[in-house]
Amino acid sequence: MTTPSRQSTKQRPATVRAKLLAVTERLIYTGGIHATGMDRIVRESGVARKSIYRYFPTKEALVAEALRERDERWMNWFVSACETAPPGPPRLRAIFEALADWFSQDDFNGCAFINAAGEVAAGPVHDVARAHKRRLRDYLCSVLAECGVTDAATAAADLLILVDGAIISARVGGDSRAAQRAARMAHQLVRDQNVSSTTGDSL
Amino acid sequence: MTTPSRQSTKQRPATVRAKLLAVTERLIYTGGIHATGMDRIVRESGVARKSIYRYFPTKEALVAEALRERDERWMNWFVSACETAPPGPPRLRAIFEALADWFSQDDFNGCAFINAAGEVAAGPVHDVARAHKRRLRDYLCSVLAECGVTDAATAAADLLILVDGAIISARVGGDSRAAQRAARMAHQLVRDQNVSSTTGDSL
DNA sequence: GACGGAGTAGAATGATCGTTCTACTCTCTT
DNA sequence: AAGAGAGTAGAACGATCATTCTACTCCGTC
Repeated sequence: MTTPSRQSTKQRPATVRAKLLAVTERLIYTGGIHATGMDRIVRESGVARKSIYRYFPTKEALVAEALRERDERWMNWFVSACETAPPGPPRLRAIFEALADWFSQDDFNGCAFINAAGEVAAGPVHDVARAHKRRLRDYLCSVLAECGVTDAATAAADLLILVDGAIISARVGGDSRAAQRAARMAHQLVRDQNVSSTTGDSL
Repeated sequence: MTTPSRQSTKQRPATVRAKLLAVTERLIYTGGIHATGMDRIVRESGVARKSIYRYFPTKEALVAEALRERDERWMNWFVSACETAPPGPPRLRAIFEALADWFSQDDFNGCAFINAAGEVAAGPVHDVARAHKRRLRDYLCSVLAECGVTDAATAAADLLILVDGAIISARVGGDSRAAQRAARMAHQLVRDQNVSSTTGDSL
């Protein structure tokens, strides 16, 4: 009697979790973790508070899972963008073309995992960020191996520095050519690796 | 009569602002901006709330000023660490030796400005972060010029990518050799710049 | 057709947020 | 000597925080 004619706003159970995670991912990427309150997540996802806490024990767990999903989605996008190019040097170039596209998007706000790791010192969120960077490095390693790079593992760690550095320069420094700069250095990297395999002295 | 014998806990006016900024800088570097409440700043600095709001209109202004001071201190440390080495390639090496030292410190928590920029989307805090990266790039440019690099400005933007990338790999990825990797790439960078000044095709 | 699980709406909790205010004390200046 | 300015301590404000709870509705299944 208190609510005479309630509309049927109830969502299908299967969609609740998905929408919850999608909205959470978007909000924390746009505004940061701490700045995103549960009220906002409730309002924009249309999922009731009670339902959220049925799926996730705490906000931290929700955020960690949303980031894990972003890891999945971002890596899928990145890999498929790179694999439009054939293996070898063209695919290496495609890495930075994909980054350049990403940087120029309107809603580009840096790397969600770098941002998250900068906001929380330790805990599951930081672990997800570290896992993402490891997965990215592993993929870079496979691309470098296709280029015939000796010691692709080492070169992948180098390449990851170039990728992350480009992200920071694009986001914080506003460098619109960051991806191109990183691409040029990556080119030098694989060229040197192929020409002379091991020159003992570093720098 | 309500406070019969209050101890003389009053600080010298000159020291209040300095201590306030020092404590704020430390807290936001360690725990992030949003996670650091004014209560904590009050407690750890010993500065009364009223006094804080005499110096700064809002928390945001306090944080921005604390970051501006960190910019000053960090750059002074960095430049003086680099200038223990003579100009030219040795000083370029010293850049990454300084970074390696920094990364291995117990309280290393990444770059305060990258962290801050990742936490807030826009506003004065983000501006301070961008200004810091510009100042760092300008110094890198001067070091590269001393190395005889043609187009030091472009190379400085490249070098900044290496520096920031190394910071991220060290902090997020836990790569303990990030500084050494970046140093090797920086070496390749200046070598290529010096040998062949302009090869038209990029990558 | 009744029941239980999972959904919604939204009030309520206690804590903490940034900010303001009152009351008092110290110190310098005139 | 007195007053002004700047400090401290800490209560108080309203807003918002994450989390819990009550009350109700839908839907699939015995």
